[in-house]
Amino acid sequence: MEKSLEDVIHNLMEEMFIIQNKSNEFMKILTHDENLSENLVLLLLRLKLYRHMKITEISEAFMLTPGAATNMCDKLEKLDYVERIRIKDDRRVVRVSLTKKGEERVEAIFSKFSKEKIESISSMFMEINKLFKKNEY
Amino acid sequence: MEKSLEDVIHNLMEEMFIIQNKSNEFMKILTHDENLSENLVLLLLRLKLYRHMKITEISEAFMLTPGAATNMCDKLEKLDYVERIRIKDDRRVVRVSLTKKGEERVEAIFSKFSKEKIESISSMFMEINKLFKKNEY
DNA sequence: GAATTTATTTTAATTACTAAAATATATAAA
DNA sequence: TTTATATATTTTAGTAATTAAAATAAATTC
Repeated sequence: MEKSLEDVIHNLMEEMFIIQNKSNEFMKILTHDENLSENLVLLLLRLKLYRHMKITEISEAFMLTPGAATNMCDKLEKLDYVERIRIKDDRRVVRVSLTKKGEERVEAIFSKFSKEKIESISSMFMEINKLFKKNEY
Repeated sequence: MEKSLEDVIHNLMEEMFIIQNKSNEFMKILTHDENLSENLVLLLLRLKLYRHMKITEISEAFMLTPGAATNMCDKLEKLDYVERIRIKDDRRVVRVSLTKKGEERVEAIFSKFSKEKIESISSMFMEINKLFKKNEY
């Protein structure tokens, strides 16, 4: 039986909002008790993962203007969680990376999960990404 | 071979950010060319799906204070996309719902996707939610 | 070496958000 | 009933996040 356009849109939204709720729930656990905004926590994690990022990369990852990215880094720099290094090959570029204190903060953020929990969430995310790869919008 | 805690955290973040990127990409397509913030678009869609929402429900869905939810509704009301109705059983509660113009706007938002595209994205989202159900954080 | 491009920062203004007080209705207890 | 307490939303005033555009500075091109 053929579904109407109305129905398929309805289905899409239904599934989309379940995902949004689940995603909010996860972010709430991850950033819970952290006195940092969600984006600042995510920036710390990205810096942990990628080792260093340019301001433009940060602004793209968070869909913000470079000015806003500079501002986020200022805040984390004030807390001594990140440092800026002008790269010698091209001194226009800043390389933002975690300090020792920043690394420790990232560890603390994940300490609310057991290793087993992290592994199971991680493999679920992997499955999700397999689906993304198969389906491209 | 046993993976270190460092490694499993690394894996989790890696997969998490791919999901975040994909999600950003989708939201960009969805809200592209719309002169409304991402959250205002998502609120229109939620109202389309649920028919009506209370202010407290909106604030929970978007993880905002009730004051912020009131403000979002004010903006959409000014555009004549939503209306507020005090429910008669309990006049403290407002029921926010789409106007005819709001319904049309939601249709317009989805007109950037073909029916087939919507169906395929929808079934991918369904698969993702099956994974969520199996895995609970 | 002058003009153009690229990367980041700064500035000023706007927008989004929060916390807390105010308003209004509902419920419960005396 | 009155009074107190609880619930739902709105208002207010202040703060935080964000943008657009100008400023700075280094790199590239012509």
